[in-house]
Amino acid sequence: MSRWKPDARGRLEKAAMELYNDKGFEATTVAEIAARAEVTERTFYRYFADKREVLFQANALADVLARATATAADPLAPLEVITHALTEAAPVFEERAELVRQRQAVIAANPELQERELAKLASLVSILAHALRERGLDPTTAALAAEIGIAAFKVAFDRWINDPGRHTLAQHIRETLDATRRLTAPAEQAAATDDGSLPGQENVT
Amino acid sequence: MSRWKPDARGRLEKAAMELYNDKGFEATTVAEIAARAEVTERTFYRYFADKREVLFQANALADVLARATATAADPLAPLEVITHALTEAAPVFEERAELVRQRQAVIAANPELQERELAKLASLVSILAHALRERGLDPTTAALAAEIGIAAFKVAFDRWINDPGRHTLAQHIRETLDATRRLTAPAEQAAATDDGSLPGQENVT
DNA sequence: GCCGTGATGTCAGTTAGTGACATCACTGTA
DNA sequence: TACAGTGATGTCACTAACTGACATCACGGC
Repeated sequence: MSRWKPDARGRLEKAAMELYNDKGFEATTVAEIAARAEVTERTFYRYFADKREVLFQANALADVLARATATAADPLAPLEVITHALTEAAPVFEERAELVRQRQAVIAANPELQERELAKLASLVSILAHALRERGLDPTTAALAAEIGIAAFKVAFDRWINDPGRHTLAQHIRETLDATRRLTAPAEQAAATDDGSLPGQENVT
Repeated sequence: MSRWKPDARGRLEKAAMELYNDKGFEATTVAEIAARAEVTERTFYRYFADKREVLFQANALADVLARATATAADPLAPLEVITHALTEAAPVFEERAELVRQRQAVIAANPELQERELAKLASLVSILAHALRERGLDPTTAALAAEIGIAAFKVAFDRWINDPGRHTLAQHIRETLDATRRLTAPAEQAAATDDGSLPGQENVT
């Protein structure tokens, strides 16, 4: 017989998610997670750098963003490239909507986890900026476009998570990027035109 | 005689800064900081929530941003308000340039500190967004403008810190916001207003 | 049938962070 | 002057996150 049950990592992830959901992140100890997964605490730390990292491991997003940025049609304005990349990335979330929402609820309940999430988003900024530089953008423009792209993504994602109308994430991304373009419109337009504001926004914490 | 030397907090800040600079953040223990400041570890934690927080306490920035956003001229496009607010905030850094650079070097050397810094920036986003809502912007536009504002600030700040030419932070902010306008403007305009100040691939269809 | 390897366990430690309670110069007040 | 209350600090004991070093032993190759 094999010495240990297979997929220790999977069991740890599952156990952690359940416990974080159940009693909150702070209140669960690594010892508990390990016990539920039937491994030792030490094994937990072999798979995850720290208690938070369990929630941030499976990150296909970086790859998708990098790839989509690299393969976007060649002569395209930076913001169009971003639009393309983020749109490509949307399915990553939409395919596991329920899981994503659950995970986000856990994160929203804990400042330490929010910090880690911000760090992950910052690393996405780096990746995006790098990919944009590869496309020939100068470093500053690349950095700026990447920051703005992820900023727009944050807003779109937030709207998606809290959207009672259950619109597509892709749709929120499109709308948010349109709003981004409109932000620089002359004062008269910005103030006067009502189609300048996005439909269906009711919530911000 | 008074029971304790005055300004424990100040001594702790100073001790922490020196040690972080000297041996790095990770390698210094709270016990060492406390010892150097001639207080106990417990006292450290009475002043600072955790080992990182020493570096992030004195934050006049939030106030300045909120105030400047609130008092900006009334009928102004969101991005103009942001421009005004960030420009007002610049002196906060410029007045203590050397200290700021030193602090930033410490932060740059440690991921945990970078996380905390991102969290602080995120709280600035909240504050900015709130102030913009107070000005009558709808929540989504406010959130987006705030995100973009802070994103631009990050880039400008980074450029300032690493600027061998020692330009003003205010100047970097202005340039970065101009670049932002160019990035987010409709494609035709982007091409038309391209004065070539940021070289690179700019072909737009 | 032996050998190396990799995933896991065991153990002993360091350090961050917290709660509960003690101390005692200072301040105001009778 | 005496005395009570307060607030900043100290003391102590504890939990839990993380780490390094070394042990174990099924499995797969040779």
